[in-house]
Amino acid sequence: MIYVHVVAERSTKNAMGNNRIIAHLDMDAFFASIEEADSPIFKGKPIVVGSDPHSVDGQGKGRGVVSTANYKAREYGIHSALSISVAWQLSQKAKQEGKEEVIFLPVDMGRYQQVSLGIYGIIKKYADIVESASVDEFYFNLSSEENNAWKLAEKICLEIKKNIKAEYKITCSVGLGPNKLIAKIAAGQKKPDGFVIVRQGEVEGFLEPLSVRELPGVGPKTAEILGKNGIEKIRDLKKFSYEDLYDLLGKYGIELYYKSKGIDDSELVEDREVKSIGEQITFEKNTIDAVYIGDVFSKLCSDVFLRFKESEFKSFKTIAITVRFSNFETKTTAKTLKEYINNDKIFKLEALKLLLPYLDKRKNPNNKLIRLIGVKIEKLQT
DNA sequence: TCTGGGGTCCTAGGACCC
DNA sequence: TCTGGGGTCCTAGGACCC
Repeated sequence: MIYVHVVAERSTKNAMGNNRIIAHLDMDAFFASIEEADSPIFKGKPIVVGSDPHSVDGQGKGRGVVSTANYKAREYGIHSALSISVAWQLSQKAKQEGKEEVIFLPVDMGRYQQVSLGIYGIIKKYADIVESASVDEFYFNLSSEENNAWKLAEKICLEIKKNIKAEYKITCSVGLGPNKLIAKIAAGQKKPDGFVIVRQGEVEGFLEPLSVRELPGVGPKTAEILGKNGIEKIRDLKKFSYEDLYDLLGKYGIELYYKSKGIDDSELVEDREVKSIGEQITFEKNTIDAVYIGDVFSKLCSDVFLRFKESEFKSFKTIAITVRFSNFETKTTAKTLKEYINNDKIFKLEALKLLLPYLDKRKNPNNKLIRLIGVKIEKLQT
């Protein structure tokens, strides 16, 4: 309860002022839109960017998921995170019904990052502070002392939208609000090519009818806990005191208490520091072949070490590996070394020592098949 | 019907130190 | 004979995001 008291003080402060205008820009079906714009023959067709659906046997049994489906493909019931084999089946079904077959494309992250950088450049011409929240999301500051600050901000957003469309032939959705939380939720309300403005006085009315799932950070698990307590809409959430929410969800409940009222003092972060570098891979077929797993693992380590070498970091101290079994049970083992290292031989040796127990009876007594392996480094030092 | 790959942040328990 | 309490580091697991 002492903790709750301390946090409660924050709510009355609202130190960052009442005149902030924050924008959130979210690209529409980003990966798929870029592919469509880059290849005119794809125009107007259903497109899915993600894993290869045909691998293994050419029967659409490929492993993995959909990264992005364009709006045409969404009409088939295909969406992000859907398993690629199900997406493939939906495409086949549509084809039998006389509809167009889906075009499946691999993820070309280098290209998307290139476009992302270009969009950042466009926004930077209009805003002093720009935060790249991900490859397809940006926050930027449009606060000003002008009397018509909101009108000005609106005009800038429309111009940015226009410039992005002119330069890359793709659309985005923008939200304008008094803080990051409201800007982000607003941006998601009228996709694609949307623009939603929520001024200070409109915040609570805007939030109330929305599902709690719209709040960033509320995933399936949290939504279920809330649902069991009769909380479906943000309106319902607002009825609970922060003591209630703390009891229900711990520290995160306190965060939710403020979010439900549209309170968010968080600052834009221009340069987020990297905390880890890692890679993982799912095998096309589950395996317990130690030689094969060792080869793939060695390659993963090399790739991670290469990225480390190309990074701003000079050394690291913690190595962590991941093993996921065929039943999706996932184990991690980490080791923090006595000293920082920057040597690939030591790295590989230490990583291998963490993996080895899973390949024999020590940590895998029943020789369970392995689905995925991964390796990452943490405690990075510049 | 299965469930990628890149991450961040939080929690809880244990070790260890003063 | 009865074992406090604060602080930090480490590990494993889990929720969440794009």
